[in-house]
Amino acid sequence: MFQQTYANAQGTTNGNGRDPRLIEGIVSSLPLFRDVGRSSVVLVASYTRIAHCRRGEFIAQQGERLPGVIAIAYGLAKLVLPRRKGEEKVLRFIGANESFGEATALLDRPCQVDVVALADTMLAVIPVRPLKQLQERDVTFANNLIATLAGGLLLLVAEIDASIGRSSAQRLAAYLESLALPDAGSDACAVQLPVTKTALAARFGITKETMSRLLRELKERGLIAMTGANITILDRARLAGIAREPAAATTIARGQAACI
Amino acid sequence: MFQQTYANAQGTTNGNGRDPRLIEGIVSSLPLFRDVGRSSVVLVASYTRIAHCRRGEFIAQQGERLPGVIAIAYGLAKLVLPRRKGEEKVLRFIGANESFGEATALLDRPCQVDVVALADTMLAVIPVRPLKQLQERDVTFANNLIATLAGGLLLLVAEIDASIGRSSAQRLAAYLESLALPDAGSDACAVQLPVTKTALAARFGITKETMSRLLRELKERGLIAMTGANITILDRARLAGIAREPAAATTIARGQAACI
DNA sequence: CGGAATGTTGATTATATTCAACTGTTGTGG
DNA sequence: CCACAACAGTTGAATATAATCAACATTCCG
Repeated sequence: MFQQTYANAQGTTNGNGRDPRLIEGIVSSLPLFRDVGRSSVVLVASYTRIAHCRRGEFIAQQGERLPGVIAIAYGLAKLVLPRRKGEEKVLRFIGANESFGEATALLDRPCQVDVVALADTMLAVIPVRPLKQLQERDVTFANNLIATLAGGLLLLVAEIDASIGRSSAQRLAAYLESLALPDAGSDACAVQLPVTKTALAARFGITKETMSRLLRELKERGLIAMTGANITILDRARLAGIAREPAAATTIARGQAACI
Repeated sequence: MFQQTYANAQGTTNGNGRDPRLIEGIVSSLPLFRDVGRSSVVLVASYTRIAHCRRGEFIAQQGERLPGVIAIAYGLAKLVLPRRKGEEKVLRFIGANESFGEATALLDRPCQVDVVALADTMLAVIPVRPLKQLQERDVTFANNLIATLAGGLLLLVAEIDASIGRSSAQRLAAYLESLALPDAGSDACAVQLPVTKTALAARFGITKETMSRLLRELKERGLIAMTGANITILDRARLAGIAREPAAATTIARGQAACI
């Protein structure tokens, strides 16, 4: 499955693809290992292997068993639910210092998603066995594991909420608005999409055609400017307005509610 | 939020709503406490309280903090994502010996869903504090907790997969077919819906009108018989066929692929 | 440069919602 | 026990949303 041989042929690691310090660095940077003692990290790292995938390659496929939790050292990948011919729904994008497969690997169940590299990517494959042992021996790690799983649950529920509770126009508006967050001003603000528009469309569960039309409409209404991949947010307030325009009814009636 | 005073007024429990043996029985029946030692159960039970909800009452509301994990001793409830005026998406139905709120309570985050009793229901409210302590002291419990969270993740991903990858007709067909499972025969088989058609519609993310039309079509095509709430599955094979009719394409085309 | 991937646009169609009216069922209080 | 209200379900017509099909433009790379 993974490019272990390919990894071994790389000049960036030593002869057998196992550079302990590199692997320990990758492992210890994961949220799962936050505040976990060095000895635990070293132990787990001693079992993990590095692999490389080039842009477009599959990191994992729906239906197969994962050998363990897979972490990304650098690069970018997408977790997708495949659909018919060319269609897909992106569940998550994951980048450096993120991991996937915790639930699947721990329960030893077939992987539910395809994982595809969107750029040249370096992976660390952390076998389940040492993770399960660590979970029983290291309270901090167990806490991290639980927090990761619980957080994932909340994210997925929010995902379902958004994908049925709001129109695609609303989801897109909310997303664009969130990209502008860094600078608090309500002035024009150039943002750049982290992935292609087609991939983003899949992220929102729509087609690239629909995405194109939605963006054009936002442009025509003066909320954004766009030339090619370059997007500028012109009216952040109105954009945020669209994001919750129709709906609100129950949310308002209920009091302050959350902010997602 | 919970009807503790109401619970205390019930004749079924003792004066202050705390019957230790009853509570221990409820707690120990939960998947979370499977194989957990009696002393742990007793400890946690000593912190938990019983509450009652009548049909239609809210057990929890979106946006509020849950006091802990909530378990159902008897009765039935639905976890719903509220939408505008009357609309809702049911995430799960939960019945006796099931619980909810693990992720929300452990992370101390606002509840994402409304929880509504569909029948008179008895609840056990298990505060977070003792659960967190137990998670650090009892490996079996920690394992159960992790398994519960991980399982919930997989279910939600499957849920998203179904709700975007298949049409509502497919989801309904798959559901009806699953109801017939008990007897393996392909003959006519009477099934009964566990909840109202309206509630089921919300479970599938469609309106009751659409549900009605879909069922009518299945009836007209001779796949089921239906008079009121009484449904009989007439052609299970064809029903299963509808459930996966269009799709499959990429799954086949994908063959071995992978990244080696 | 040339080809593949990405993005755009229009026309048409599928799917399910919304609105509205109406029927059947159930549970409750007079 | 019946009347009545509340809920559950059905049906049709009009509508909204986004997918699909098809053609073309643009950008990115090797």
